[in-house]
Amino acid sequence: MGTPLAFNLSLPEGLPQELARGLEEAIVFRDLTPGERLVEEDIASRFDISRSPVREAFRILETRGLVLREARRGSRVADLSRRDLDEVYACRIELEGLAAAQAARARSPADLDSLDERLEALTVARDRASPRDFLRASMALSRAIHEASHNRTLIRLLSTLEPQAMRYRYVAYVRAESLMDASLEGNGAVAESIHTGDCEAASAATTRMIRNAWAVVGRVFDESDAAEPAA
Amino acid sequence: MGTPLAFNLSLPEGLPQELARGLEEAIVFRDLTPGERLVEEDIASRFDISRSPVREAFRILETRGLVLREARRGSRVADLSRRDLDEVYACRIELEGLAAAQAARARSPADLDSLDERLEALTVARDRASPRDFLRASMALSRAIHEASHNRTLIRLLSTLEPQAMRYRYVAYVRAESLMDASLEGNGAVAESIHTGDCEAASAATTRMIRNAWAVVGRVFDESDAAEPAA
DNA sequence: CTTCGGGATATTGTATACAATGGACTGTCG
DNA sequence: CGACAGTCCATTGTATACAATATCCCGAAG
Repeated sequence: MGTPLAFNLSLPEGLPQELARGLEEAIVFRDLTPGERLVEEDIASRFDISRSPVREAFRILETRGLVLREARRGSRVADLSRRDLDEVYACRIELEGLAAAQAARARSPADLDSLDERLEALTVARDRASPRDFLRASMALSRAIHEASHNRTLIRLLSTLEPQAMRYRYVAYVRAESLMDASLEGNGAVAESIHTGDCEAASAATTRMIRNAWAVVGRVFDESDAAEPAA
Repeated sequence: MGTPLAFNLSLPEGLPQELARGLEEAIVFRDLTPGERLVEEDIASRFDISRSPVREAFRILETRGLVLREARRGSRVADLSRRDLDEVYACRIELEGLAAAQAARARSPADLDSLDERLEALTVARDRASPRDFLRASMALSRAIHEASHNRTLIRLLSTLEPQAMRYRYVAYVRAESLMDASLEGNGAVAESIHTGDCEAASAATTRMIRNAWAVVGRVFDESDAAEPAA
């Protein structure tokens, strides 16, 4: 019940966004557990703020599939399930594939640099073998690819889909650290295709990477008890 | 500036949702014009409610790509542009295709019935030749397909993408009513594939339909002055 | 022992009050 | 006449107060 959730709340882009980011990390990394109730007043008092920004943060998290809100019944952390996992990955294949293809088409130099940078950071994170850091780096790389597509609508959609996927990836990485190698390799192939400017290759590489991840993450999930029985 | 926006605000599912629905219609059907400022207090007083639910409604519309919110600078109706149109349609091809495929795989009897029903309603709306009614019916049919996929994540993503597409479709239908025939025909083919249970056919039919629509809607848009110069 | 009802309580939904900030206006100075 | 600083105002962001409702607990009746 009592959770750490301590992060300095500077407000470079709005308090609700900042709070949502913090809660998102807490959910992804299981500081907040699936099904756990989220009471506005509790969060508010914990950070010495009012319920207003907390409500907005909850709404943000709802659009990211991390929190469920039922009218007048409160909010709770979304459960993990094999079905949800499959849904998320089916959608990811389509959207990430499109993002890679469009990134390969655009191929803006600045974006390619950013991409290489993040890929390098991902390699470093892999060597540290910390699922947390690796996932953060992986998220950054994904975002770089999304940005490189220059498709704002697609970016918007993916920004509401990726956090949901992160939860399953985290569970998998913790239980099977070797997965990080596969992810690194897959991302390398994707980055290369984007550099080449071959849309179809980029899309195919992405599709393949995610399909592989889907299979492995799904298997690990089934073998784990990550799916907290819904009480 | 002065806009009608009169709808009875019953609350079967929450005031913000109800309000968002109303504002969404106003935006899609151009009662609220692209770029128009949306002032919380104005909307609130117009409906005799406080700013709280209005703020939430704005946030909902932001996630649907209909409203832009800039920190401390207020909200405004999102502009229409050829670029945005292309972004939306590129995403639609992927997600609608997936939805149709998964609907064809599930093929739940109840969903198939619902689908036929909406398709029938769409035919009726076409005969009335009212872009507004046709678009509403088309939206209902699309939603039925989405629901039939039984993929909640996909439904969530599409529910944030479709309203944005509706704006462009409305512009096109008004200027080229014959488009409605094409849409009706395309949807018929999709429905048939879903009935058959052929995933690939359903996906292909959907892709083809949207690709066609993209070309035509885009051309009509370019020929129109729908893209209000951003002041 | 179970089930139904009533009230207390916890929590959300809405309204209002206050703070902070960005933009416009105006008047002055160059 | 134009640039610029200071002030005012419109509007959002946050906090607090109040209303409404779902849930829980308990007691009584069957």
